[in-house]
Amino acid sequence: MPQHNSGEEDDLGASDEMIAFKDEGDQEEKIQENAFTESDLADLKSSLVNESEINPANTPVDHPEAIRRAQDAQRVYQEKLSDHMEDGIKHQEEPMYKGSGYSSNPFLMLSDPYLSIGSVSTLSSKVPVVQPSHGVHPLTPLIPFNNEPFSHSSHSPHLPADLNQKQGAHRSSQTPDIPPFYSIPPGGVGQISPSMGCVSSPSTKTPTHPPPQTHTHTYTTFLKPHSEPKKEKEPKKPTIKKPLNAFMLYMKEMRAKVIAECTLKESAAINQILGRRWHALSREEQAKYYELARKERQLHMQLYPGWSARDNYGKKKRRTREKNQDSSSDPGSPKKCRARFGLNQQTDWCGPCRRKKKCIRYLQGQGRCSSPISSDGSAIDSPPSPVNLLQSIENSACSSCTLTNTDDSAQSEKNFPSSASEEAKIPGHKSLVSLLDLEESIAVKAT
DNA sequence: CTCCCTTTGAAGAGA
DNA sequence: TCTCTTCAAAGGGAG
Repeated sequence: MPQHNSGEEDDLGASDEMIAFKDEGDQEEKIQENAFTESDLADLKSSLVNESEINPANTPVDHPEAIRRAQDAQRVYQEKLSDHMEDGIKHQEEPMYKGSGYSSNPFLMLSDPYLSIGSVSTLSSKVPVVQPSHGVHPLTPLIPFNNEPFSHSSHSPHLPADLNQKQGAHRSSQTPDIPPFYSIPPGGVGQISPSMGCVSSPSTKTPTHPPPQTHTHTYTTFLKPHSEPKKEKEPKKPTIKKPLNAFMLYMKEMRAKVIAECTLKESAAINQILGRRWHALSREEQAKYYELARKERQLHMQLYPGWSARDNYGKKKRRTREKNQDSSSDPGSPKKCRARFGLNQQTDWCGPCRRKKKCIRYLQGQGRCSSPISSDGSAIDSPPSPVNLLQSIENSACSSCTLTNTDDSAQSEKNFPSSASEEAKIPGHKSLVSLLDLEESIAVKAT
């Protein structure tokens, strides 16, 4: 199924960060064709997320099958979840979504992705709980390859003791029964799926994504780091990660495929592609991930009742934030050109902002830049990042990746010059200067 | 070694 | 209620 303008709608609520596909050239056409408004799309997405949550009985007429499957999956999930809470072992012996639409879902979950231990932990738990920072989310392992049950579940570790503490009494009652599917090698198998055999090219070049492994192998591999040196360090409290949203789940599933198809390695570029593909997904397909994400959140809530996303604030980009705060101490001042001028005045944006890069004007100048830079912004332009180049490469060199965005660039040019420039296809993609020039010329034209 | 980049979506904070 | 910010994954690139 072709694109539903599912892409444009979210742009509404989208953040200040303009995205490439927003402006996809034929979006207007698509909108007309599908008679969708942005609000419709927003509603749609909202409904995708909520339909089973809020009103399971309210089945959209246009995707009854998808919803039915989702509901089935949810039902199964609920059953499984109960099982998990009662028996941390049993759940692993059955495919999570058997009989549901997710049975083919390539996700493979063997570990608790929510637990992140910066370095090998010295937690007192007897059971080693090494949490790979890039583990697979808890739901995915419930969908083992070939429906093959994991036979090692009974040996799976439980959650770390301090985690239990964190969760408090409420959680402690559940913790002992938490599904022990929390062990997987970093970078895990989760990204490789049997169903990804759909990848046309056998592509052997995905070194970071080893072929599917048995639970045993995986588990062993995963434990290995435990016996390694770093354990003497001060105990780091495990970080409970945020549950993955729909798009993140989609990325996890599709990343390897994109890498194989496009021979790209840079995640930033890959993510751009994935973003486009995400928008190109049909409602059913997206619904699948929204449903999964919803379950992720549910499970996460069950596992960590007291957890808040706020808990992780400051653990990642703290330095960046501090830096930004230093440079723009005035809390009231806009931090970005886009925030200050808005999308309607993109010509006033600084170059980096127009390239969706970090604003170099208001971050540094505390929003007091008296006069906007020249319309082309060239004076302060920074060279395009490699990611932009890769994007160009992707557009020009990867046929499979251009499937969903061949028309994007045209639209970008129409509706969002800066994006258009990013979408520009650079045949040789050799010269940064050329790229920059091209981008600038396009931007100027558009303005 | 650490941060950046890039994507979408969820959640929290603040106005 | 709305807007803005942060974080979730990923891994090459840059400093």
